[in-house]
Amino acid sequence: MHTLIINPEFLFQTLSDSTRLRIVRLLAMTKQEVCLCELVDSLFEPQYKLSKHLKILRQNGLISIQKEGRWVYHRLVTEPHYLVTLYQVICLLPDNKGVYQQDITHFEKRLTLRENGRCKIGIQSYQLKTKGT
Amino acid sequence: MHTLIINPEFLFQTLSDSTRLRIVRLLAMTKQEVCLCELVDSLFEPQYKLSKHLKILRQNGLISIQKEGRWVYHRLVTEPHYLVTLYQVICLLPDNKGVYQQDITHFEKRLTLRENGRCKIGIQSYQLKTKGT
DNA sequence: CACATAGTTGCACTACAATGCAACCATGCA
DNA sequence: TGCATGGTTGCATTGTAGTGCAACTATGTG
Repeated sequence: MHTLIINPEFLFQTLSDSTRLRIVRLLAMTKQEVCLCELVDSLFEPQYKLSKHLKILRQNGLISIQKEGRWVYHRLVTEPHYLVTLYQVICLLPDNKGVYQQDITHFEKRLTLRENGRCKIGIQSYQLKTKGT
Repeated sequence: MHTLIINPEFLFQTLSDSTRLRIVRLLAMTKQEVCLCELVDSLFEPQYKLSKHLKILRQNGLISIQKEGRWVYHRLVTEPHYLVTLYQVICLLPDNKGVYQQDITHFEKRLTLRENGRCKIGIQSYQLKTKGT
């Protein structure tokens, strides 16, 4: 599952979901890669929900993955290059309710739990493993 | 109905429809304003359909209108400025089936029918006034 | 091998958005 | 004032996408 051909019909459709936009903005702002459990602890959304959205982002060529043991790291795809411009636009979008900033704050706190830059633990908010907020 | 506050949740939702993307791309590429009848003759989609999509684009702050007699001219909104960057990205998107280029070709031909830069005629493909392709 | 843990997925349900039709409004002109 | 014309909109229908649950796979460890 490498870089896919971007279909313009699907590019904006992919970004039209608020949860996926939160994921993309988080990755764009922090220039980080993220595993699912870190994402759950940052966005406070149930694991299966984020997993499905990550799959859609991957299928539409916006993120690529790298498996490391039980962990799967997700990062933004930067080719074609107009995607980078698009990420810049996303970072400029108004953060009406401060949700994007909250996500970043949670994520940065969660990043301190890594060892040698790798995630070694699972979901910390255990009620989110299968249940929603 | 002036410049509206862009809601990031709705911005990409607005662009996630292929017809609306064709409209925005046409306006972005040609840097023109367009009335509904010209749009019908360029995209070959029924009048009511394009009218509804234009309304959605307007309600979500992507286009503004100017009424002149029976004609209503639509143009892209350029504030906030990241919208301009977004239009540039849209112009870079692959034109998989040549649809965008076709729209432009039809539109430029249609533009030659203007008098003093203003549209003076209605829909030329009359089967499109109410019926689809 | 048994078990814990990180992540995935099929199914049912629900909500919303695009479409088509037909009726409508708005403007200009004889 | 009546009619043609440019454009709008309410309603019913349909398709699809997000969600939640529960069962599942995959990897690592005692």
